[in-house]
Amino acid sequence: MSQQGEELDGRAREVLREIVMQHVATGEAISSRSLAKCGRFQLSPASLRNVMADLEDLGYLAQPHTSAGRIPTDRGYRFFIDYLMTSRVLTQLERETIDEQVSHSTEIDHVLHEASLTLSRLADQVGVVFMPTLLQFAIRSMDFVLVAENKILSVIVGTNGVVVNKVVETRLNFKRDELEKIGRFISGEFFGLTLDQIRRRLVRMTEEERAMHDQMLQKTIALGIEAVNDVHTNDNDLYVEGAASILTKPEFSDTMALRKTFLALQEKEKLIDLLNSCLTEEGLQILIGSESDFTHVHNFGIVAKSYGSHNAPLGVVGIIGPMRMEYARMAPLVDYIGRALSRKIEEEEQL
Amino acid sequence: MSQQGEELDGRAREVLREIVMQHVATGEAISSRSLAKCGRFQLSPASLRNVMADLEDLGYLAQPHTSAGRIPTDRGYRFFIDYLMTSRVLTQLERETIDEQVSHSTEIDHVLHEASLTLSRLADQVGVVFMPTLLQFAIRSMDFVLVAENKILSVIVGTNGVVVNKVVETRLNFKRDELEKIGRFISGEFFGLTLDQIRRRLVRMTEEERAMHDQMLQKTIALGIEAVNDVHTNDNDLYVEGAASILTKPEFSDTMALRKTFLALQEKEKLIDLLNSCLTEEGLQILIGSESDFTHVHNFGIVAKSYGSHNAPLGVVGIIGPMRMEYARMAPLVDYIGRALSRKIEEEEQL
DNA sequence: CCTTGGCAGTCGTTTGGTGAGAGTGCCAGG
DNA sequence: CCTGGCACTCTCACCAAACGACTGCCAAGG
Repeated sequence: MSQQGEELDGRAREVLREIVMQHVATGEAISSRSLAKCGRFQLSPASLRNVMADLEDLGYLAQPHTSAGRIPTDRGYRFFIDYLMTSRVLTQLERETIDEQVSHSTEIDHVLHEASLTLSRLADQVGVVFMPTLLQFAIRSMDFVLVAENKILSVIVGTNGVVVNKVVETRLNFKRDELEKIGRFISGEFFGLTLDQIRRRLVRMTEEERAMHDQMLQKTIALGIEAVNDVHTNDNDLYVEGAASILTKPEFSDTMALRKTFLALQEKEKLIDLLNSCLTEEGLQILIGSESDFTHVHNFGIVAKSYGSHNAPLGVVGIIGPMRMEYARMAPLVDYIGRALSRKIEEEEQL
Repeated sequence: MSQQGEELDGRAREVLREIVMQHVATGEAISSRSLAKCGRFQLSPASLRNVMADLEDLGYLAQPHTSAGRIPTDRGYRFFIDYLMTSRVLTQLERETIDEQVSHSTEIDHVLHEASLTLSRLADQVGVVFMPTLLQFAIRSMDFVLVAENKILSVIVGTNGVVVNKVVETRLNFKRDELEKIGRFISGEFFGLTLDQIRRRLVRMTEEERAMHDQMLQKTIALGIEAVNDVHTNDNDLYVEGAASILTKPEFSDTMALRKTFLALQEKEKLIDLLNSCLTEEGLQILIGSESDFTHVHNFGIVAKSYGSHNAPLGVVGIIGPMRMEYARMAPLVDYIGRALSRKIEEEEQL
C-alpha cells in the first residue's frame, strides 16, 4: 500500500480528481473525450486514455463495461477524499440556516431532531442524528412529579442539558412533598454520576438497608431504581430524516435496489452499530462502500461527525447517501453542524 | 344519485363485488373470462360482458385500454365499501398483537407511536397516528421543575393522561419551593380547563393584576403563560410509519409515482388537515381517490378512525395505502385499534 | 519518451417490425 | 335473455439491425 498517496504522479492525480468530480456531477461513466473537452488538460483523448488505463490498473477506476467510460472505484473515492478533495466553503445561507436552527430551541432532543431535518434538506441526502443511551452520561438533577395516584413522572436532567422523562408506575403511595424531598435527596446525592453508576449504588443500598426500617429511604430507593431502569430502551435516540431524497438519486432508480435501501434504513440496529463506532472518533469521518458492512451492501457513503462537549462525545450526526456524492460539500456541512451542536451543548452545560 | 345503492340489481352487485375482490387480490384488470372461471356465476363470459358493460356505463368500472379487462372506479370502490363489503373477522393473532401492544406501555405518546408501527405491520400499509394539539384538552395538573438557573421544565398532565413537557426560558429567578407552590396553585386553580382557556385567563389576570404588586402572583402568571404558549408548535404529534411498505405495492412500481407518494407523506400539513377532518366523525371512515384532495392526486385510500374518551375525540388513527386495498380486512383492523386506544385512554382517565 | 490521430473492435441502446395473446363488442341463433 | 362465434383492438415480448459511444492498440511525429 502506498503512503500518502504518492504512488500517483501529478497528472494522474488531476485526472482522477476530474473524473471523480465529473462523475459525481453527472452520475455517468466518464470518457477520455469528455475529459479532454473540459479544458483542464492540454492533452488529446488518446493520451488521457493511457493515463486512465494506468489508473484502472492501479485499482482507482473501473469500467462498467467495455465500451463505456470509467467510474471511480471505492479506492478511487478514498484517494480523492484523502488527498484530492478541496472542501467547498459553506455558503452564507447554509451557515445561517444551521445556526438559526440550532439556536431555535433549547430542548436538546428537539434540536437534534431538527438537525437531522436541516441536514437532509441542505445536503439533499438522508440526514441522521444519533444520541446513544444516556446510561453513560452524568446527571444534574432528578425530579419526580405526581401524575396520578400510582404514577410518577421522573424527570432526569443531564449535565449536558438533555432531559429524559419516564413514567414510573408504583404501588407505593407518594405524596407531593415526599416526592419533592426524594428528588432533592437524589439530586444532591448523585449529582454528576451516570445513570449506570446511580443504579448500581441504589441497588447496593437496597441490600445494605434491607435490615433497617427507614420507610422513607426504602421508598426513595425503590422509586430511584424504577426511574433509572430501562431508560435505554427508549428508542427515540436515532433520527433518520429525508429518506425520500434518495428517490431522486439515479443509482436507486431500480425499484428493487430502492426497496432494499429503505429496508436498510429502517433496520436501525445496524445503523446504530455503525454510528456507535463513529462515536469515539474525534474528527470528521467518511466511510464509503466496502469500508463497513452497512455501506458495503448498499453502496452507500456516510459522512459523520461526533458531537458533544469537550472530551465527552454525546452522539453522532451525519448523512447517508449513494457513494457518489459531493463529499467536498457534504464534509464541511456535516462538520459545521457537528460543531454547532457541540457548541450548543457546551452552552447548555455552562448554565 | 341513487339511494341505498339500489340502482344495481342482484346480479350486477355480485359481479361488481367479485371484480373488486379479484382486482384487490391480483392488482390486475379483470376479464369476463376470469369472472366466469371463478364459478360464482353460472354464466358465460359473453353474458358477463354485458353486465360489465352496464356497470361501465353506470360509472362503476373502467377499462385501462380497449383490450384489457375492467378495474373498479372510485365510484365502484365506494359502492363496494358501502353496500357489498363484508368485513373479515380479525384473527386471534391480530387482536392479541394489538392488545398487547396497547397495554405494553403507560405513556400515551409511546403507545400511539407504537400503534402506528403495529398498524403498519399488520396491515402492510402505511400506519398513521395523529394527535392534535393539546390546546383543546383539559389538564389535570401542571408542575415545574428547575432544570438550570434560568430554565424551567413545565410538565403538563392532561385529564386523559397525556404528558407534555416544555422547557421554558425565563430571566426571572425561581427557587425550587416557589416552583412547587406555583405548580400547586395553577393545578388547583385551573384543573379541568383546557390550555386555551388557561392561557386566556392568565392573560386576563395579567391585565387585572398589573396595578397590584404581588410579585409572586406576577411571576406565577408569567411562567404560566410561557408554559402554555406554543405548545401546539410541538410537531411530534403525527406518526407516520411503514412508508417502505408502499414499495411493495405494484401500483407504485414506477419511480416517479413512488417519489411523489413519498413526498406527499412527508408533507405533513396536508395530512394533518385531512386527519383533522376525520376527528369529529364518530365511526370508521374510509376515504378513497377523488373524495379528498390528499387521496385524489395520489390515488390513495385511507381508512381512519378517531379515538379518545367518550365524547371527546383525542386523535385519529388509520392507514394509508393504494386505493386498491383490502378494505374488508383494513376496516376491522383500524376499528379495533381505535377502540383499543380509546379504552386505554379511558382507563388512564379513571385514575 | 511522450503525444497524437486513426482505426478496428466491443458493447449497450434505440428503433422498427412482427406475432402471440388477451379481451372486448357485436351479432345471430337458441 | 343467454350463448358461441368472430372480427377487431391493443399490449407486450421478442428479435434484428442500425447506431453511437468508447476503448485499445499502433504507427507516425515532435
